[in-house]
Amino acid sequence: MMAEAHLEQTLRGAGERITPQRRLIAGILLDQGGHLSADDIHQLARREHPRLSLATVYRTLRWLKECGVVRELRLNGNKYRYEIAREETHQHMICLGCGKVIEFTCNHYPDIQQRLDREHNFCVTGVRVKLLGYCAECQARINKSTS
Amino acid sequence: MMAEAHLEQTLRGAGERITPQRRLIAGILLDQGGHLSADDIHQLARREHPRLSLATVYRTLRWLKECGVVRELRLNGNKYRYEIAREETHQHMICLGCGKVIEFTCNHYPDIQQRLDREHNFCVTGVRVKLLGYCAECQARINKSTS
DNA sequence: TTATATGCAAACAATTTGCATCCTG
DNA sequence: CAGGATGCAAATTGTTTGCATATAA
Repeated sequence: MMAEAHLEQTLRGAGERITPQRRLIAGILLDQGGHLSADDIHQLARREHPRLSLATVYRTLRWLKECGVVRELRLNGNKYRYEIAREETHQHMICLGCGKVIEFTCNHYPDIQQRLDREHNFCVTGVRVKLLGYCAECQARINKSTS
Repeated sequence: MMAEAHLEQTLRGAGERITPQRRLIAGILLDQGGHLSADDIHQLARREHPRLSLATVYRTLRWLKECGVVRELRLNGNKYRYEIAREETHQHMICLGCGKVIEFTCNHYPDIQQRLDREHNFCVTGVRVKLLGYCAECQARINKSTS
């Protein structure tokens, strides 16, 4: 849980420049939590800073990614989604019925990582697991409509 | 291992129409094996059928996907990649240095699937695991250049 | 003061669509 | 023959870039 002020400190310490736009975008990611698209962020940010451009949102997201603060994901559909980079242990399930994203944790990676290193000499730095399927509500809905 | 003729039979049996274009595209996926982009397929197919349009490639890929014959993946970069849908147990490692894709198998999914069903009532129908990291050659190259 | 970030508009890349024509079943 | 598939060009979508201006350090 990295607070807003703390994050700013860290970035500043690394010699990065802080602008109101950057602060705003990072703030949105920090308190909205997961899985926002660039456009979502743009909408939200405009409420506070109406002239903020989408280009700046993209540039800021790239910068945050390069600083290791956010992670860029493709969950479903065509667009990138962004989330604050916590540990690598949480992963995503995506409902094919309604698009809902549920997070879960996966503990098998130390094993797999070792095995891959041994077998292919591949050094794993990141893990992305995506499970596709149907959430409880969509299962119910589907069963109802086909019965 | 689904042979070309067998695949055609199956699709035909399901009431799908077979055209030379569809046959050609499916054939390319079957014998080239994994991870082609729409554009790759278009290039290859044009050798045999120069007037084939990219739009038809996309339409055919969508159709094959809906028939469950191909799987659409995002490995790295910006474009979809397509592969014949085999069992769900093989997954991808992607080298961040050179973009190489290595396949591996992952046996943990029955467990995880059960757990998710129990905990969230989520019914898993597909699994996508992507490991990011560095292959043996890239590790060597990086070590050399930074020493 | 100086390098860097921003806003705007235009450029790009990947994919999709409209429509007239062609072809499979 | 009729409905669905194709080719072509134009449209859309998501993201990036060039450039003049504004701003953080």
